[in-house]
Amino acid sequence: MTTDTASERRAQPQRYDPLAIEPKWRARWEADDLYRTPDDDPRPKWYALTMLPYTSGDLHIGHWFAMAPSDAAARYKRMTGYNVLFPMGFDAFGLPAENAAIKNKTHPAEWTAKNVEHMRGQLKLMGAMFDWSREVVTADPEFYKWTQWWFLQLLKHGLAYKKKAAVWWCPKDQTVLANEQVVDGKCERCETVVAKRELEQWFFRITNYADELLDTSKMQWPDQVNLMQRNWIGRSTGAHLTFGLDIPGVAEDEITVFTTRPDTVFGVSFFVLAPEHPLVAQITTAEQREAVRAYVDAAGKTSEIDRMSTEREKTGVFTGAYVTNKFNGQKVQVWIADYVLATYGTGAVMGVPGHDQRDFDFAKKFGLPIVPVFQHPDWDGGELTAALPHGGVMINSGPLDGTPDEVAVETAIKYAEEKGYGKGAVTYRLRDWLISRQRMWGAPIPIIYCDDHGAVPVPESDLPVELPADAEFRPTGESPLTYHEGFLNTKCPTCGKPAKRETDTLDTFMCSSWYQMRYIDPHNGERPFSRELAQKWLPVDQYTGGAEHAVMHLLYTRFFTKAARDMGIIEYDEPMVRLFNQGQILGPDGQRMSKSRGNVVAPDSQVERWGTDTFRAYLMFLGPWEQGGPYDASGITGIYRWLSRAWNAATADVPTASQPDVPATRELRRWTHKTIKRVTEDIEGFRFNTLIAALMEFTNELIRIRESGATVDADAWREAVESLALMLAPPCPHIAEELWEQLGKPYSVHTQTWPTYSADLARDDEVEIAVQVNGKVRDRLKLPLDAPEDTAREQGMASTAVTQHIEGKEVVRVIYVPNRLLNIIVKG
RNA sequence: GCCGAAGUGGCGGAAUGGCAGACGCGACGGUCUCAAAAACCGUUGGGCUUCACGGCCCGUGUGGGUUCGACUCCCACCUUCGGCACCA
Repeated sequence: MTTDTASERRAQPQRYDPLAIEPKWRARWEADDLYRTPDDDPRPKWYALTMLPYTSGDLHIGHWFAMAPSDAAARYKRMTGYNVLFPMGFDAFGLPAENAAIKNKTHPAEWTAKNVEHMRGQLKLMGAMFDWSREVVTADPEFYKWTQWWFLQLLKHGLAYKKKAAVWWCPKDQTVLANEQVVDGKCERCETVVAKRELEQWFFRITNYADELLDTSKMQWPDQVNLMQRNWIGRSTGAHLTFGLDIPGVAEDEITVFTTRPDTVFGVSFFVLAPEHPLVAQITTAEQREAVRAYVDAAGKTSEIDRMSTEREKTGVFTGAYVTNKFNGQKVQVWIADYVLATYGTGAVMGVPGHDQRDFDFAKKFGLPIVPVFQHPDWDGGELTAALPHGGVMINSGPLDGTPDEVAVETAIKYAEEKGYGKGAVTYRLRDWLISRQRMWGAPIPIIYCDDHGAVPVPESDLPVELPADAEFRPTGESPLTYHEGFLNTKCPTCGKPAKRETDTLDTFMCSSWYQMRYIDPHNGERPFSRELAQKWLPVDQYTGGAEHAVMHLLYTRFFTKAARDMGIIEYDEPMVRLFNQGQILGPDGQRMSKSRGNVVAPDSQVERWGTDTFRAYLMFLGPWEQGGPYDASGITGIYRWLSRAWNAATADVPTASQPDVPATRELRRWTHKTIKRVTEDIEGFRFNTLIAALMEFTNELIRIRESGATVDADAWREAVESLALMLAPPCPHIAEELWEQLGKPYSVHTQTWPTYSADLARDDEVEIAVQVNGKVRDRLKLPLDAPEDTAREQGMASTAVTQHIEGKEVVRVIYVPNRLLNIIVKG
């Protein structure tokens, strides 16, 4: 834009020219620091947050889809009297940076920094009210120093521990693979068949908080997210029961199972261990050793998703060993089968084919006995074709025979406890959070291994443990930290003797579990954030982001918050009070946008062609925000036309008079107030699509009034166009600012107060109702608002269109819904 | 497979127990133009019927149910999307 063309435009009748006005206002806002959020503002605070983008390299349409409506909502809050914090940053650690490093022979830091630079520029095109002075980059040592600090706090408070856990291992590349790097059971790089391998890894005790995480009463989140988290946590009540083991040379004399059906224990006809169960190797007999080993190997190559499938035919191998069911003294065979997971319960199940479908399928396949232990009312005593559901009374259960289903579980637990065979227990599907990653591009776990002192935490004063700048990536994907001598070798903080650093890094979900806290005090060098600022800003009032994060990220950040509260770092219970999950935007072909599919629509190209405001509004207009869907650029012209019309309506001269047309003025006021009402309610409810539609209708009405030639009251017209500019401010910040200026109002539209409506002015005087006969619309009536039933009935019955259908028939009932319809029910 | 969500004109969608299709795209017809584009105006769910005004029937993934009335509530099913713990 040059000043020449700008002044020419000014002199001529002005057309909507977004490419001229948008950069102008963005530069002005930045120069004025319009979006700097002060910490000492007396207005009530509002912390609005949208999930930070991963530094993939290019800002995606999906980012705009997530952030532009979020920005509109934040702007609206600001206009309703809040001091709004709306920060932005970058999630910068992760696997793609390492892949790029291997491919381009660069350091991931270089790739990441370049992407941050580029994406920040792209984000600025959005014209959002981000306070850039608070930007955080999670791969920056200034930030990850504190991610490491969090690890140390959790360790100090007994919430971090080490244990063995399985990872995908590529035997050729000698490296750990992520789930997504395993394609059809093979390494994506070299196509070698991969298998699980056990490594010592760090965990956080999220299961300590399982019950509290089930409590969603202190937040207002969508039901489906709460439900998904509830199912993910998967609290099951039942019992731990012990089975006797008597095998020469094996130290253990029992194995414990978890079961939700201790009442079926007399129906146990076999016993199954997960192939990974630690006792498998010890109890297997010599004859079965080869078969068991082969099965364990095969199970190590199968993904958990496949193993959990109830459709897959059951497989398993007899170990040759037996356990004793203490309840009836019976000895049953011990099998291993991959439908039993080592990560759930105790990794062992009692096989009750009469009452569990998976056990039933297993017993059928391997010819194991099926003994029902409930006389279910629907069961005739014949051979079963499926496991029996709950119901009936206990049979074949010795001392417990005759116990009804309703009290069977508690009775069985009581009996087990009395006899010392087991006790009531609760188990969760949720597992402790594995945070070790055998990767370079993450925050190093601040631990030093000393021969004398074991795993010693790095002293807080030595943080950050920085990643080496000269890391060299091998094409295998092996972490360079494992062979970087300078990084590896250090001294034990306790004794000063030579020691080795932990080479694993922290899961990137750790960064995103606390980043919202860092925004409130991003430059603090002493602490992750100050207590005073935490008091002022936290928790987040409104969080928005993709539904794909409904469980993991959102559960992890809730855990962090609760742990931080218990460690005395913060004083609230939930990280985000309100949550809204927007849907995912897809390519025009309905597939996920990706370079390999060639269906990527770049937001920059849309902005260059139509301007930021048009693109923002189009994304909002596409449909319900929570749904997402394919992006089809062809409809965007409609938004551009609308903004042009809005521009024309707001800038045009309209016939006004001191003796205005009263009905036309009334109509204009009604439209203005009705629209404010609709738009206010829509933005409060994140219904951006209908918000835009309401503004379109309002714009069309303004143009209709102008072209009708009616002379309207000058104040009413001014109120209408000023309201239009104010309501455009959240979705379309640039055109709103320009129109506001052209209307002669003081800078800036974004610091104005949101318009309010009068319910009286918004109300319709007259409504049209449907008149139905037996539910079919036969006529329509114009009635005064809230007309009494008598009026409606009288006029409805008088209509010839109606009498045609009720003539000669008996009116049995009349239903009147004021302002909606009159339904006449006739018979005969 | 399990958990969560969604299916409405040619397309995106609106209406969450009360007139299905708001708003927009596209298409068709028109105005302007030498022409085209842009802009503007009109029509636009399907079928039958009427010279016309109009009228009638069908229609919200499929099948059943509740109700005076169902896109909306209930049951079963189908399809698509998100998540399933090392992609972020």
